[in-house]
Amino acid sequence: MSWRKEQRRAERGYHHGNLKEALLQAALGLIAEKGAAGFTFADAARMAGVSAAAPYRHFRDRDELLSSIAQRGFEQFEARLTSAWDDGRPDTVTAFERVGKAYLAFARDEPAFYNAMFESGLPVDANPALQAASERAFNIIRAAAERLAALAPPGTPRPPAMMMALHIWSMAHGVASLFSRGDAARRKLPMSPDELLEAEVLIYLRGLGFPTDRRPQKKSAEPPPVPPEASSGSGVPPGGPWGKPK
Amino acid sequence: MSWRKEQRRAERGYHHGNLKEALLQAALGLIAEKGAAGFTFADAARMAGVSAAAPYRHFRDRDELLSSIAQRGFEQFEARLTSAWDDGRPDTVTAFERVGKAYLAFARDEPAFYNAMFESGLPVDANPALQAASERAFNIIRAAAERLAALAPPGTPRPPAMMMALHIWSMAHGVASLFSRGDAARRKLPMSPDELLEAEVLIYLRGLGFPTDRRPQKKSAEPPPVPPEASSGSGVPPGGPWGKPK
DNA sequence: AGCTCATGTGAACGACTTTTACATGAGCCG
DNA sequence: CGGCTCATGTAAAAGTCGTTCACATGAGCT
Repeated sequence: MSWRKEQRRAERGYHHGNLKEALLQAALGLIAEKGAAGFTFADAARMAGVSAAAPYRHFRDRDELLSSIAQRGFEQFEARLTSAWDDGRPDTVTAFERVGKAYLAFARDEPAFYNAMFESGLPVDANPALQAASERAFNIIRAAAERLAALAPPGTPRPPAMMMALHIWSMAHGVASLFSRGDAARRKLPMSPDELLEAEVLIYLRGLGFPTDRRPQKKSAEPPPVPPEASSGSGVPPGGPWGKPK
Repeated sequence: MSWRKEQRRAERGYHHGNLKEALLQAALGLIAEKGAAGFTFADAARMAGVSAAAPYRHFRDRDELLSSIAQRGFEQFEARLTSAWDDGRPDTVTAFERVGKAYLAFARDEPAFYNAMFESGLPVDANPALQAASERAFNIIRAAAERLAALAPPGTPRPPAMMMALHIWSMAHGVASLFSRGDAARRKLPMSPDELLEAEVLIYLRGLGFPTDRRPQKKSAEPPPVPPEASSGSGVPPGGPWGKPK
């Protein structure tokens, strides 16, 4: 039954017209199904209804397709983090945690992108555009950390924002990689990955001396009035950041 | 020049004698070089001086070889964590951090194992033995967290040990994955991965109310004498957990 | 109408995975 | 010691991929 290919071609003519995009979409689907390792250039071509050689008109090789996807992934990632951060509204801590949740949500909702970005084993510094995209995404976390660091309670040494950003990133990435994806999520947890990360971040922030019982701060002037309980020990949410056993 | 194979065979006879082990070693080397994705069954066979079909006498397929390596990796991992934990000597917090360092050290010293264990994309629950080995390794962290939780300062709600273990694991894994390996380590950091993780854990523990200025505790009876500054805010090490900018 | 160049095709090469039928020889049994 | 057997190895073959090359097609410009 090789009339299928003829059929396809009859429908769309000799030239595909939008092969590059079609290949990206096909690859995305395949990676979601079988992982970046299992994804095959030939399969993507087949799925787009073209010969195995056609993709080479649009990508130097399989790796370039993969890294294109990773790049696109970082762009969407950045967009989602940006939107989650929402410039620190309604208050910095709340927004900060929303960023953490967005990280997990992305890993969950876009397994193909996440896979290509973090688990495909392709060298980040191979493609400068890829590296730049990754950099921009991280800068969201960094900017958020910067704002948070500026809020550090007086009396304690101010934590380096870069360090905070790296810490938060590692937490989110660790939770996402270990517990929030595919089969690794099979490990039975006492709480959801989201809750796990939220508690982790809250405890961490408390360790830095931040008040972690979130209450809407005045959105007009954020830095100025640091709540009085900032440097005291009373900022503990009832029941601790891990909440009550439900 | 195909006399090489004949040569090899002349040296060792028709039967290899220890092929399984030789294949595991060869694979380990190849994975270290080119990653689990780039590693090839045929290459391992070649390296062991046997035909491409020979490995199938010892492993059902490529994946089984990979998962054997992962399993062996988890065993060594467990051994190193156990030794680092050293049953909580000289004091729980110190030992706990040593475990974190051991995690990073393993990722650094045994990239092939680490790769097979965490980055090869093979389903953890495929092989029950693999799953068990992974479980045992995690249990070290869990046991350590248990001991640490028991030390929680009075007056604050006691954190669930399981949660702590998962948090620590995710931190260590996040730092290792993002910053402590191969090319991803290319990202220029303000501090070493070890320091990064140490600071992260210290801040986290402080967030839980633990005293984090380590001083040798009496090794005889550990739980009893919680230092007085446990629940106050004065447990901040000079300069904070991130130390002084050197 | 005709040219040109981007885009797609088919065939071919070498490498890899896996299966199959056959070869070898180590260890046991009489 | 002679012979049997079975674990272990080999060669060959089929099927898949990645990748390249010479060639085909037709969209868009002149």
